[in-house]
Amino acid sequence: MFSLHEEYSFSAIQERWLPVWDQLQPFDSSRPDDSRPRKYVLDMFPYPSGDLHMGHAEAYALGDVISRYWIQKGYNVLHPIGWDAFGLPAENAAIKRGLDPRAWTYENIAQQKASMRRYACSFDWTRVLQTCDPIYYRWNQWLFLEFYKRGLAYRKNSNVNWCPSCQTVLANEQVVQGLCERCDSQVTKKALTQWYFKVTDYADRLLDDLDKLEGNWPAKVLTMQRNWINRSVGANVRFAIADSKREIEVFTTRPDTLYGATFMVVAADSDLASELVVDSPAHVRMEFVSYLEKVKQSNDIERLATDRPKTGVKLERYAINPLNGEKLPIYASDYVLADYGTGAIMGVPAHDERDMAFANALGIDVRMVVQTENENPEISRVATSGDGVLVNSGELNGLKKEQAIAKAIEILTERGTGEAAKNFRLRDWLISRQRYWGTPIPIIHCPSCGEVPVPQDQLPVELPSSEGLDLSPKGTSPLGAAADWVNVPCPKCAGPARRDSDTMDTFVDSSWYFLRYLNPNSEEFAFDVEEAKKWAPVDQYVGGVTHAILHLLYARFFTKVLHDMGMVDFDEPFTKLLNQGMVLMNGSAMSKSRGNLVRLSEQLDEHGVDAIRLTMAFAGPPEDDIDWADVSPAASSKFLARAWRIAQDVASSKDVDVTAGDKSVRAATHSFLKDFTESIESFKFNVGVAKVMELTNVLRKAIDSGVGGADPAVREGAEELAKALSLFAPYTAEDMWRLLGHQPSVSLAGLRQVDESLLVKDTIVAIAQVDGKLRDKFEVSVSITEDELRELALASELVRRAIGEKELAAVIVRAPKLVNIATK
RNA sequence: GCCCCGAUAGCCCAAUGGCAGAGGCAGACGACUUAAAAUCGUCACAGUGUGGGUUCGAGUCCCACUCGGGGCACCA
Repeated sequence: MFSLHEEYSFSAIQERWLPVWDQLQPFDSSRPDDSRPRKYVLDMFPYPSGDLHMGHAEAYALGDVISRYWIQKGYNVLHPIGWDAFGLPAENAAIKRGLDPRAWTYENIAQQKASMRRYACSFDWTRVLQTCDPIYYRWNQWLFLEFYKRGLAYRKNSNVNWCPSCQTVLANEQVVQGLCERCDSQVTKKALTQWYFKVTDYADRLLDDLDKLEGNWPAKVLTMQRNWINRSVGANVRFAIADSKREIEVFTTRPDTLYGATFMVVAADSDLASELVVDSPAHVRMEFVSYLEKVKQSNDIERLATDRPKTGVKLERYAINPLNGEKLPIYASDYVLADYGTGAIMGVPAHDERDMAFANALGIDVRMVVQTENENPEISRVATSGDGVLVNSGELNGLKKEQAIAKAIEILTERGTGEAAKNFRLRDWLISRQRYWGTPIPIIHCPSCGEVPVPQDQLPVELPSSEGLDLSPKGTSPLGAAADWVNVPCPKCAGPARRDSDTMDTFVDSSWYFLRYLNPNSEEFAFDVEEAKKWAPVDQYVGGVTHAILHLLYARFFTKVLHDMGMVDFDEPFTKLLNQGMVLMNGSAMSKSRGNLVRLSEQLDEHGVDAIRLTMAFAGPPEDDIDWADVSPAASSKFLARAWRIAQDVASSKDVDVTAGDKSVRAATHSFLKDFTESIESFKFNVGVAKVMELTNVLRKAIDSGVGGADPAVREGAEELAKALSLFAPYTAEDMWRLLGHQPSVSLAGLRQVDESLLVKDTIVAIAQVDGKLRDKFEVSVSITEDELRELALASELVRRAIGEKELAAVIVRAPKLVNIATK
């Protein structure tokens, strides 16, 4: 038996179109004669840790909706992809299996790339990059040296975060709740000399420029960035120490309360504390040592508990208040952090909750200096922080908080004992890593010349082969053992010298990759400044909220530096940001150990690429998590077949004049185009899919029990249906396009212009309410006057019955839609 | 502890302050079929977490609370 109709088969369709697209390359954005306006849509590039998983499938499905939408709107869309290919996981996996991290990485990339092609992402395959390629990371090195030249890359010794399991240092941003972000080990401190990028130089701009992104980035991300940078404005104040030449400098946001200081606190684990205690009485020294021991033993988890009782040791040393000459006892405590501000504070218990808790715990006096509406803290022993009038404060008396702060700073400045100051929670970015699989730091250490940058003509400093190197973590970089590689003559004096053997944090790679896509293979420059003018900044960035702080902050920092270097003319890299949610299974993140892992490859085999992509888009708002248990790829597949059959049932030729088609079907198509466009532009992809389904239902009905498949309006509807569907289900849409008699590719066909005249209606259903409740409806002309509509409503039997005996209070008329009759 | 987001039908989710339902899943029924599947069609189901308030009119705005999710948390 032969059927005139083909059956819908996702596998046949996939096989049919993949090779055709490979040949057509519809998403090549670099054709020189392309006159379309440009748009840059970027998906966060993946880490090649294995094949693609459900999370990738969601992210790339959603990014593709946006990219394909703008292509359908007539833009030349740059939508590139690459691999964030350096980093610990590859190295760890390689160690575990005794493989070369390089081979392992490139194998995974090949696998992911094949999967992406099958997944039909609209990537521009002419612009692929991999950060582990020397042609890429040589520009990391070039940028490092540019930063170095400008004093933005420097080396210092300090107590750094150390992961004993990964055996490497971590940036502040990689320590989450005292644990290593990567492996959840308890992070410890270690004194090491390390390379830093001077992010703090840009702290103000990184904070202030967030305002520019308001409305275009998720509010949540902006808040997280603001919290992270956390600027506080106040003053540095220097206190002399009695019987000493040394002084204590503190940072305070409330210099106005200086007269209320009744004690000083230095961080117990600071150098200052140890110095001060030297001249303390012997029993204090012993008490301090045991206290310090306890502090050092307590881990970060304990320290982070805010409801912990305050403790401390009175050092029996005294500081002199620079305003009133008062002697203030100095304490050592762990509630003051050694690495924030100056590691010391002035204690003003009357107006600081924490200082009050400390004063209460150790029985210290309280002195009110700001009179507020609240009870006097000297009596209540509860700190007040509101505005008020200064009292007990000499020359500051009578001033309000803000004036007093200004005045206090003025006095301190005059006397040379202080000045206005700012502090940030944000620290400089520690970029050295004691691991193999990363970008070598292009510095040579010479015993006589010191730090010497590797000369430009010797870049890139390529990673040596991992063969023969022990990659297992041992606290120092494996590169140090590569004798042939590490021992080099000094570029300055030609004497024996050694390469810096650390590698860069991989966040360096991802801080500027969006610019490298413009010329991913260039040997001459990091990126072409002219191309950057054309394409950058990124119009739309798509990725997970997991990178809300780290990656986005660093990329913003790099962009500002590049701006100052004159290489780009913008100072924010990502104009708009969309954070997609995660894919869960039965309420929790998928994992093998939890036994709720859903394999992407199995889903694709079972339901096809289009059904999975459609399911991702239809599941809900993109920023929400998708619980795979709640969605139905089988239903998506069923719908795709239904849409596909519409194309098959179109019986008119492709040259037919669609304007001759049925008006109501045409109206449905054009109102669909309008709604669909709005939905996609506001990221309501789930609503967009619903609209596509709605149009499909209309067309089905028109074919089966309406105007029939030969009506030109049905063709028009089916064509727009195929184009719209191509955002979610490119294979099915392409095949529909074929059934409709067109040449590929439907993705370039372009959505039809909305014909507004088709949307104008002659009549509308008006509703009549009594006290806000619906009582009657009637079909009226859209041009009905208020008076006519009021009469109509008041004449309605149903309305009259609802009013009953009640007296009318008001009649609200919103012609032509609504009448509301309010009764008394 | 502070801040933000959410709560609509059995489920996932829609709804410029104006008819609570666009779409889907699951369900019931019908057509087609010898039958079933597939397909096509029809239908039912909630008054919007709780309590107040504003308004002619509140799912939508305001206040308080409950629950869920997220962020921050001794940063001086």
